[in-house]
Amino acid sequence: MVAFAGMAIRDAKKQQTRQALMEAAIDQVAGGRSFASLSLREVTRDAGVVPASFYRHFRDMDALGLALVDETCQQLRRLIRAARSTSVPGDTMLAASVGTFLLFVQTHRAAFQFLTRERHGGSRPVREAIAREVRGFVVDLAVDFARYPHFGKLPREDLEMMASLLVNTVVSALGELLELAADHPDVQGAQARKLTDQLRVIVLGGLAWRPGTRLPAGAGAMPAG
Amino acid sequence: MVAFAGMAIRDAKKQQTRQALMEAAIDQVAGGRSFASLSLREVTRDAGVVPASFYRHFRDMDALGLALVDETCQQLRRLIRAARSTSVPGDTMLAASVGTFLLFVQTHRAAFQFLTRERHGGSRPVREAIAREVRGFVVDLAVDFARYPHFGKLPREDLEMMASLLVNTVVSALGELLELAADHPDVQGAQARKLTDQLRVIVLGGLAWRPGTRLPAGAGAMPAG
DNA sequence: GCACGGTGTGAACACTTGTTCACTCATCTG
DNA sequence: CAGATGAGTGAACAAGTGTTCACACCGTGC
Repeated sequence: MVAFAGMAIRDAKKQQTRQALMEAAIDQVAGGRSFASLSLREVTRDAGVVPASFYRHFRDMDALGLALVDETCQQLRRLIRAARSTSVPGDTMLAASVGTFLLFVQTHRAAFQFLTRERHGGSRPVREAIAREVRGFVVDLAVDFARYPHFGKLPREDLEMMASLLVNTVVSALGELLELAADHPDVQGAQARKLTDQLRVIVLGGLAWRPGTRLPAGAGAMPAG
Repeated sequence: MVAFAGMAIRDAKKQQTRQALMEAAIDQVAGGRSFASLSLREVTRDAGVVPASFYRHFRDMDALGLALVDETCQQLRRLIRAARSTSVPGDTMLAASVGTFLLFVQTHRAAFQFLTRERHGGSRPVREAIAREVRGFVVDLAVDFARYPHFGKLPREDLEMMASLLVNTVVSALGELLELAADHPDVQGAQARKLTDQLRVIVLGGLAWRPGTRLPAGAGAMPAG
């Protein structure tokens, strides 16, 4: 039980069926089902395993859900971390970031479909876990903001408010994108351009922002709430 | 069956249990359950009715879900329509709109919890119905935008892109707000201020926007995607 | 090489589920 | 008032559910 090189084959096989269970669940969710409506038996059936085996890996379905959040968010964090290290200001960088992000989404479609679905639709623990991840992205992004000329002078509170605005915009666009058929590159291109423009508007607004800013009186305004 | 004044008591009682079924479902969803995981029997039990009675009102649970979307969106549309008629540009109006909207949310908490949960978490028809409603709000808002000085000169495409940005921001804030305990006015106040500032940033960005705008080279930029 | 430990098995359990049916009885129609 | 109408009832059904159990098997550690 303590040995280092030991438990090789045994453990590998265990992780294999564990992965099969997680994939079975995530595929169902990506296929339109909500995680809460999945039955334990259904998941084991798709994973090619008998129901009783499930308990060797997870206490119950909630535990499976949390494991899925962990795994999918881990993938996402890897991308974000890579992107943060190569951050250079400018418009071309923004457009490029949107491009690589949307490409990443396409190659991890099921994972994002799961996160999008369960972000508000899931059980309380799952929702909290995802919210914690999103909050982490916001804080990190605010720190990155602080490194740039204008934004460096703003209080952390304002930076987080703008980072949250930006992250929420990306997440919203993500939700819309995932509803579209996977193989309509033209519609997806339009979505990408729309998201890029929205981020441009946010950054433009951020550049005009000072602590305590109020809108000009007559200029333009927002009619409905 | 054709009579006009007829079917008074009969029909009233029917609508009454129909309403009981809808409320039972929406209360469960507001209480944390996802609609897809609700069982027909569970709903009828909470409504104080025998399972077989369900079929007098809805073909199946999906039909109930769609009816709930219809009803909740109808409430929301009433508020929006009222707000649109009293639209006056300016910063105080924006802050006031946020205030009345958040108050409205508190008095219709369960309905918004249902919409937020099922927007991405629900079945395909439900998701499509909600998406259609949101799309409608975006288009209306874009039309309202067009009435103001600077925005009137922008192409419809740009206006809808900004309206979508604004609506998504409100929806995101709504999602965060609903996760908070219902009786923490201080935290809710902070959320309201944050949302107001985010909308200000968007409007500021919109005022600086011209068709085909790109970000200035060195100024400030967005690091992560 | 052998006994232990743990993953996967198949059967069994008590329960809940969606749907159907003949029925009652208050309400509407003529 | 008498008969038709249809909302709500209670029982029944097959099917699916989560969970438990003794057991078979094979990789692991001595």
